[in-house]
Amino acid sequence: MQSSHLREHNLSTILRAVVTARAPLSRAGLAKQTRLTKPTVSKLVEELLGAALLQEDPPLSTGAGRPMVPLRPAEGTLLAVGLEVAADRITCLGVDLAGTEMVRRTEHLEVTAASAQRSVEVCADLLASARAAVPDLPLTGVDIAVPGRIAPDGERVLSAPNLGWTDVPFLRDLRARPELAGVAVAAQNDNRLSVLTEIDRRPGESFLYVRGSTGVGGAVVLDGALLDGVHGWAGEVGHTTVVPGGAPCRCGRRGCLEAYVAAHALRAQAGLGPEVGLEDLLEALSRSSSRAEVIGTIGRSMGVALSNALNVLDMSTVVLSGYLAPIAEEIAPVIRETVETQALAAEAGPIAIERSDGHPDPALHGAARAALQPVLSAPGRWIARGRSIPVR
Amino acid sequence: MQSSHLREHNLSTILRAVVTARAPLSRAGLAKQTRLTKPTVSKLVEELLGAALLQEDPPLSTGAGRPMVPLRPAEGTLLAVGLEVAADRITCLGVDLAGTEMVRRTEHLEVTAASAQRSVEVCADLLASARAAVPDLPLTGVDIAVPGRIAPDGERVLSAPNLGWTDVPFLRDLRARPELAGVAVAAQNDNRLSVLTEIDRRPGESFLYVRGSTGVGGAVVLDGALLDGVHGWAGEVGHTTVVPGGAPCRCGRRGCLEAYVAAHALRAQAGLGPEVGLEDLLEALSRSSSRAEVIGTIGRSMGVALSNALNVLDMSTVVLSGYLAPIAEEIAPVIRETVETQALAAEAGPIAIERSDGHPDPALHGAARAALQPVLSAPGRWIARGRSIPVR
DNA sequence: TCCATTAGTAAGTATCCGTAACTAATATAG
DNA sequence: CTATATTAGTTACGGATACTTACTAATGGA
Repeated sequence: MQSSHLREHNLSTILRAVVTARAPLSRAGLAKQTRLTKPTVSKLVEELLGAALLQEDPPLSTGAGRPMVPLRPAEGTLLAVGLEVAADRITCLGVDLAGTEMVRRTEHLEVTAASAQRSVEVCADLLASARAAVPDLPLTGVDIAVPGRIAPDGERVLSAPNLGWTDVPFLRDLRARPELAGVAVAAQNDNRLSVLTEIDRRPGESFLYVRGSTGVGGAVVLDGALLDGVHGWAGEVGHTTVVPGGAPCRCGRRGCLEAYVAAHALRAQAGLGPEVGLEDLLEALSRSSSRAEVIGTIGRSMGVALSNALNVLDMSTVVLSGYLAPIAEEIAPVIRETVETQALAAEAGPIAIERSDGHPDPALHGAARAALQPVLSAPGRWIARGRSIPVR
Repeated sequence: MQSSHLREHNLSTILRAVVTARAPLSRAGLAKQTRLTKPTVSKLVEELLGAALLQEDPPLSTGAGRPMVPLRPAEGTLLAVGLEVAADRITCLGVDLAGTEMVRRTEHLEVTAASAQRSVEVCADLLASARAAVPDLPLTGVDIAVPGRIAPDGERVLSAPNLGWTDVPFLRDLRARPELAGVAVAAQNDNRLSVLTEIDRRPGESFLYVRGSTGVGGAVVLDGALLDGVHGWAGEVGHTTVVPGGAPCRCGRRGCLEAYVAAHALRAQAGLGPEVGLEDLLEALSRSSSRAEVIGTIGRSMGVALSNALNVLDMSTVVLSGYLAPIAEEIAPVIRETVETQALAAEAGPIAIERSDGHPDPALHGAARAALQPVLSAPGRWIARGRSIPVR
C-alpha cells in the first residue's frame, strides 16, 4: 500500500463512520473511534467539509467541557440512483449521502410483455428524468435491482424468470449511453440489494437474510459485509435441497426450499389461483382453513434449510424479509423447533429468528445505497471534483 | 490507519509474498507484485534480511539483464510449534519460516483414559523438549489441533468426543506456564488447521474443504482466507441434515451427513466391528461385497450436503481430504450426479470435486503453520527483537 | 472567580514512500 | 571483442502523511 492510499483509506474511514453513525459524532469522537489523532481527524474532516461530503451542526453541549460540533453527512449535495425492475413497473430513486430521498420516478410497464430493449430505454428515461429534477448534483453511481441471476461480469442478466428474461445484455446498452460515461453502473440481484438496508440497521453483525417474494432468495452477511461468492450468488437458500428427490421446482431441480415456500407453491397448497397477488396471499391464507398446515410446511422446510446454512456459515441469526416478514412471528416457533435441534450454533446460545425492519422498498433503497459506494470507498476522487460542486 | 501501520502492512505483504511464492522471487519481482516501488521494496527487504526473516540466494540469471537475487524465507532462524492431540498420542512439530521441520516429538498416550490435566502436562513437556532441541530459536507461537469444538474465547474445549472431553479448560493451564508468557497459544479445530496446508497449495482460491476422519468436518475458504463464523465453527458440513428425521447421529441430531458417511457409520454398513482401524477400513470395504452400495451411500449423502453448502456459499470447488481422499476418484462421479443437478454454480461451469494433496499429517502441519501467523502478520515486532537473533 | 474538563487548532517533526537518476551485471548483435 | 539493450538493484532527494507537543476555546461546577 502506498502512502497516498493511506489518506484515501482514512478519509473513507471517517466518512463511513459519520454516515453509519447512529448518534451525532464530533471530531473528537471520530478520533477515539478511528484511533487517529485529533489533528489528523480535523484536517481530513476539513477536506470532507470543503468537498460538501460532510456538514456541521450547531455546537451541542454534552456536559462539562467545550461543546462538540456535531458532524453529519451532507444533504442534497450529490445524487446516488437506484433502479428496481419489477414485473409490472420500473422505479427510480435518487438519494443523497444522508439517505434523503431527492427524487423518485415510476413507470408502469409490463416488463414480461415488452422487449428487453424497451426496458433498457425506460430505465434510461427514468434516470434522465430523475437527473433533470436535480441537475446540479453530480451522479455517484447507478445500481439496478433485478429479480434474477446476474453474470459475474455484471453485464448480462442470465435469467430472471419473473421478467421472462434469459441472457439479456441489460447493462451493455445502458453503459453505452453517453450521459453515463464515467459513472459506475451495475446490475445486482434484488435480494442482495435489499439486505443493504438491513445491514445499515445491524452494523457489523453477521446474519443470514432470507427474503420471500415470488421466489425465495437471500444473502449472507459476515461482520457487516455482504458475502459475494464466486459468481456473486452467495446466499441463494431458495434452492437448498429440503427433500432429496422431492417436489419439482421451477428451476428444474427437485426438493428445493422454494418448491415448498415460494408464493406459487403457497397458492397451490392453499388452493388459490395465480390471480391472487403477493399482498393478498397472506390474507387469503388466513381465511383458508389450511392455514396451520401451510405455516407448518413453510416452517419445517425452512427449519431444515436454515439449519444447514447456519451450520456451514456458523451463524446464529436469521432475518426474515419480504412476505416472510409479516408472518415471521408466526413461523418462527416452527422454524425454531427444527433449528434448535439441528443447528450447531444452538449449543452456544439461542438462535435468533428475527423480522426485517419492513422497509417498504428494500431493493430500491438498497440499490440507491449501493450507488453511494464509490463515494464512501474513495472520497478522494470526490474531493478533487468536489471543489466545483454547487452547495445549495 | 496510522503511518506506522503502513510500514508494518508493507513488511507483512512482502514477507507473505516470499513465503507463499512458488517460484524464486527477486526484489524487482516483489515490486511488480506488490505495486510498491523498487527503492521501497529494497529498503523493506533489507530490514527483513537483517531480522533473519529472509535469506538471499546466489544470483540467478534468467535471460538478458542483470541476474536477480532470489529471496527465500530464512531457514532455521525461528520456531513455530504445532501440537496435535489424537486419541492415542500427542505429537509436537516445530517448523521454521520456510516450513522446514526443525524438531518432532511424539508421546503415546491414551488420551481418553488419562485425565485432561495429564494431557496438558504432556503437551507442555513435548513443547519444552522441542524447544530444548533448538534452544537458540525464538518461539513465534503455539497452535494445538484438537478434534472437537473449541469455545469462541479459545480457552475451553467444549466437546471432543474422540478424546472423551467435555468442557475442558485446556488452554488455561497451558497459558499459565511461565515459559509461554508472551507467546500466542491457541487451540483450534483439527479440520480447520488441516485446511491450511491446502490453502498453501491453492493461494487465493475459494473452496469447500471436507475431511473425513472419525467424524466428518470441514472448512470454508474464501479467496484464500479461512472463514471463521461467529463461534469459529464455520464449515461443519458433517451435521448438515441429509435426510430430515433420518438416522440418529451421535451428536444427538437426526439425519446428519455424518450419520451416513463417518467411519463408524461405514463400519456398521459394511458389517465390520469397531476394531477395524481407519487405515484398514478402506481396504476392508473393498473386500466387502457391499462396496458399491457403500460408495453409493456416501456419494449420494455427500451430494445433497455439498450441493446445499455450495449454493449458500456460491462456490464451485470441493476438496476431499482424510479417508475421503483415497476414494475421491471413486465417489466423485456419484457426488457429481447430485451436485451437477442441484448446485446453482453448475450453471456457470463445472463443479470440481478434487482430492486433497494427501499430506501425511495435515492437522499437525497446519497447526505449525498457524503458529507462524504472528510473524507473517506483524513482522515489525520481530525486527526489533530480531537484531539479537543468533543467525546460524 | 477559578479550576477542571472536553473540543478543537497550530506549528513543527518524524516517518514513510515515491521520483529520478544512477550503477551493476548479464545476453545478444555485429 | 565491443557496443548495446535489458534487467536488477541502489542512492539521493523531495513530497506527502500522520504524529507530538503545546496551545486556545468554551463550558460546568466548586
